Amino acid sequence: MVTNTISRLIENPHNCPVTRAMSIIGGKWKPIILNCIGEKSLRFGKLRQYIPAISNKVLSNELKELEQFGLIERIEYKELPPRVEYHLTQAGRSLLPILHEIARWGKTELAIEIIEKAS
Amino acid sequence: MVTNTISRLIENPHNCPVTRAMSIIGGKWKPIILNCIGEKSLRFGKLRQYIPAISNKVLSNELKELEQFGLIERIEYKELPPRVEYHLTQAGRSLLPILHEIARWGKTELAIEIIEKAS
DNA sequence: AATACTGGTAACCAAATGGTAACTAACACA
DNA sequence: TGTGTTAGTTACCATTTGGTTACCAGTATT
Repeated sequence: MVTNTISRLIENPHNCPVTRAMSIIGGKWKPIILNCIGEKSLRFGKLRQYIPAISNKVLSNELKELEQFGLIERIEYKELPPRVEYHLTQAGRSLLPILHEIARWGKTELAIEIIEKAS
Repeated sequence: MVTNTISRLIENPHNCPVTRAMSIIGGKWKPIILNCIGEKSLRFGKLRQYIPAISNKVLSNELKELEQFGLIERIEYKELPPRVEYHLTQAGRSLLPILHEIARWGKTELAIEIIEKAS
């Protein structure tokens, strides 16, 4: 069973949009996965190469959730050995501006320094 | 003791900027807190009002981490009853474009629908 | 003397998340 | 027959995170 990410959802009387967005794309791996896929179409194994620190199980779960949210599409080719490709849906592509901003900030000296100091 | 957020840090051979950024501002509450503070100066109690679902302990920890990262500043006024105010540093304000993108997306029909379906 | 106020802290417990290792299908190739 | 391939699943366990309750200082108010 896939754990329901929306359990992270917070009842907020102000109905905060940031809360809503983070309930969907927050979490340790989702932005990284979405950013890896980007405009491309990626196989499961390729994602594992790009994000070696993620385990089979967790990657599989995260992909399922993203698919349930309609942010990515999973295409299974009936071949042997099996081939499955993931790509962003139109909804998923609407997240690209967020991902670009995050990536931009993550490239700054500031971000690099914060990580260094904290390590 | 404050749990070290950087434990979330992922060793990534590609040295991914999204991973870096999410190690710093990822997590359930940080973007929400940063967004609440925004351009303002907010007291601890006010933050608890804006984010009622967060507990004392967790809010306190998150604020400490954000302060350690140099993203917010904590100013303690020697008054009675005590008054403490938090505001974004210049570094913290560099996150505003990310937060604005997240908030913008969180306001879309799409985000609202995803939350509804998943609830 | 008791209560309220703010901004926390400490001890303890529960739940969510993440990780590991072994295993699977179904065929190709040696 | 044994090995390799991909895309996972399963069971189990460890870590992380979050939540609850009680408590504190130090003054003002009732």
